[in-house]
Parts: sequence; structure tokens; C-alpha cells
Amino acid sequence: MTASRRDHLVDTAARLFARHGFHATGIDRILAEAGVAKMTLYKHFRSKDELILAALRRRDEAFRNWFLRRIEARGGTPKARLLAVFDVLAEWFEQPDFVGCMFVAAAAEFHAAEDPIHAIAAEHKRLLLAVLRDLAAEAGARDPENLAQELSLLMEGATALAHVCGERNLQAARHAAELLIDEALG
Amino acid sequence: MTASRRDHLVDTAARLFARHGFHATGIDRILAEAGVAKMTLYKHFRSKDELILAALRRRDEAFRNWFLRRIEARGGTPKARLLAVFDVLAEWFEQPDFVGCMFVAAAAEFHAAEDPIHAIAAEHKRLLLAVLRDLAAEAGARDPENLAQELSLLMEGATALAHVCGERNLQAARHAAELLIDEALG
DNA sequence: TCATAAATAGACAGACCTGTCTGTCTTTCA
DNA sequence: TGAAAGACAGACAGGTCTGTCTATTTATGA
Repeated sequence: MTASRRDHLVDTAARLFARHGFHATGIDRILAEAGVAKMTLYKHFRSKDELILAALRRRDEAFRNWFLRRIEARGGTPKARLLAVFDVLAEWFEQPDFVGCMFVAAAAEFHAAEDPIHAIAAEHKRLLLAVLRDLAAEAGARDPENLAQELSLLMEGATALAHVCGERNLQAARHAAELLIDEALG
Repeated sequence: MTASRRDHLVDTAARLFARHGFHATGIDRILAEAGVAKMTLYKHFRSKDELILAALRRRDEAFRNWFLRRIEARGGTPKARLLAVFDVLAEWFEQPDFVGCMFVAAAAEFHAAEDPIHAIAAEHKRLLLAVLRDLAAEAGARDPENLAQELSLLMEGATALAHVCGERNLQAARHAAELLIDEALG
């Protein structure tokens, strides 16, 4: 079962990269934790960087799916769903293994904008923005792009501060979001 | 001239850590670029981690000083100074060597909240929040702490997205800030 | 001028890293 | 049952890393 071994490897790598960082996580550790031989890794991936790319791609999909599902699970009006973004963020921050946004961390460790790893991080943020834009449009915002950008700023700021300072209180973010949403739906 | 050698070493280290990351920047490279011998480093610092701490402490002070000076240089009413925060941010993002917030990067590479390096990053963010709180209080905000937190979210979000996505357009941030400031001063 | 202190270059140990290779074991499927 | 493919463990090369050490040169200050 080739596919499932590869999946298991990528999952293990994503977890370790998220927890300990990219440079600080050695290949041997990933292999030991996944119970996979080195040659199996190098049959599926040409280098550690390619494994990092695969891990980020998987995390991107998984996170966006989880995020959207959680928002929709809360139901409510389109406007309520816009606010629910911050309830879902709070859920995320409360998870015991929360370590901030893996893509911000990836961009920080791979600074060059041309680096494929940095590019994946940028793409992830664009896709998250698109999620917010869709929600804003459904809620009937006059300028969905602008509202999405504003909420995206609050979301990224809250995530960064939650990780760096341990500030998990989202009251200010929610208060700001309400104001911005009300103004945008005018 | 012991002090100036140490300073030069710390400055060089701060620059290289900011540009290339902490794990990715080796001691030998810092020494070569600073033109300093290894033993000189290890006379002033017990380990690379202590050099990182010194570099972050220096960057913290330098950044907050620069930030406040730029805001004050723009003059205007206390309310105008609150908005000027985002003009100064724009200045920062336009600098050719902009690579995001060094403290967010430090927290990403040193995830454990107990790590002294992570703690310095958290302290930096608390001090930046205090700067905003003072500005909010001077402008006469009803709840300076809340307004400061809201602006801090916008600021951190804008910084993260500027680095990850190359999104240097601060229009959305400025628009959101105006609304939040007006409501807080109302 | 001369002694003392400080900084230099560079070798070195020991650990870790990625990526390659070999040879053995296990699984699969006919 | 037996052949072919896949995964295994683990050694290995070649490089990098931090931190220690020695021996030499430069700077300082009485």
C-alpha cells in the first residue's frame, strides 16, 4: 500500500514541522516517528524541501476544510457566519497543540519570495482570503474584497499574537469585526 | 574598544538573523561578516542563543524608537498620530530589506513559550501594544486598551500579510483603523 | 619602552545534517 | 509455491554546526 505509507509520512512530517520548525526537524526524526525507511522517503520525494512542500500542501487543504466546516457547522445567517470566523479561531487557539500559523512560520524560515515553500505560504493566505470574500459576498457586503481584507487582517493579527504572546482573548477582534461588518453591510 | 566590538557583533548578528533566519544563520558566517574572531564572541556570550537574545533586545529597542520617532515626526493631532501608525507601517514595508517581523519569526523558530527567545518576542509585542495604548489615551479614547488591541491586530495582520503575500497595500488596514478610531473616540 | 590585556587565525572535537548505497526481510500476487 | 517488487535497517560520505583550544599578533596604558 504505497499511497498510505506516503500519506503517513507526510502527516508525520507536517506534525513535526509544525511543532518544532522546518530547519530544526531532521529527516531522521521524521522517519523514526513515522516508522519508515529512508529509502522510502527518497523514492517518493527528491529532497527534504519537497517533503516540506507536500506537508504544507496537505496542511493547507486540511486547515481550509476544517475552517469552512466549523463555520458552516455553526449555521446562522450569512452575517452570523462572518462573525463565526472568530469563534472558530478561538476554537483553534484553544487546541493544546496550537503553535500559530504554520505558513507564517514557513515564510519566516524561507524568506525569499521566489522560494517554492514561501510561494505555497502565500497561496494559502490568498485562498483563506478567498474564503472570507465568499462569505462577505454571501452576506451582501457592498465591497466584499475590502471587507474580506479587513477581516483577514484581524484574523492574521489575532493568530500571530495568540502564538507570540499567548493572547487568546478574541474580544477586541470580535468587537472590531462587528463594527467593520456592520459598516460593510450598511 | 571592547564595547564597540560587541556592538558591531550584535548588529551584524541581528541583520543576518533577520534576513536568513536563526537556525539557518551559522556562527561562522556572522563572525566572517563582522570580522570578529570566534573567541571574542564566546568571551561576550556563552552561546549562540545568548547572541540571539542580545540581537533581539537591540532590535526591539531600535524598532520601537524608530517607530515612535516616525510617528512623532508626522506631527498632527493625537488622533492623526493614531492613523499615522499605518503610514509608518507603509514606510517599513517599502524598505528594500523588509522581511517581516523578526519577533514573529523568532517565536516561530523557538516555539516553546518558556524559551527565553520566545519570551523576548512576547515582551516586544507587549511593549508595542503599550505604545499604541499611550497614543490611544492621548487621543482621548474611552477604552484605550481596547482600541490599542484592535489597532495592534490590524498592525500585526498587515505585517504578516506584507511578508507572506507581498501585500503592501494598506488601504484596507487604514480604512478599518479609521472606523475603529472614530468609534473609540466617539 | 615594555608589560599586560585583548583580539586574531585557525585547528579541532563531537554532534548533527542530508542524501546514497547495500543487503535483508516482508508483502503481494500469480 | 515462487518470483518480483517494495520496505526494511543501518552504514556511509561529505558537509555543516557549535563550542573549545592554542599560539600569534595587535592594541593599550603606565
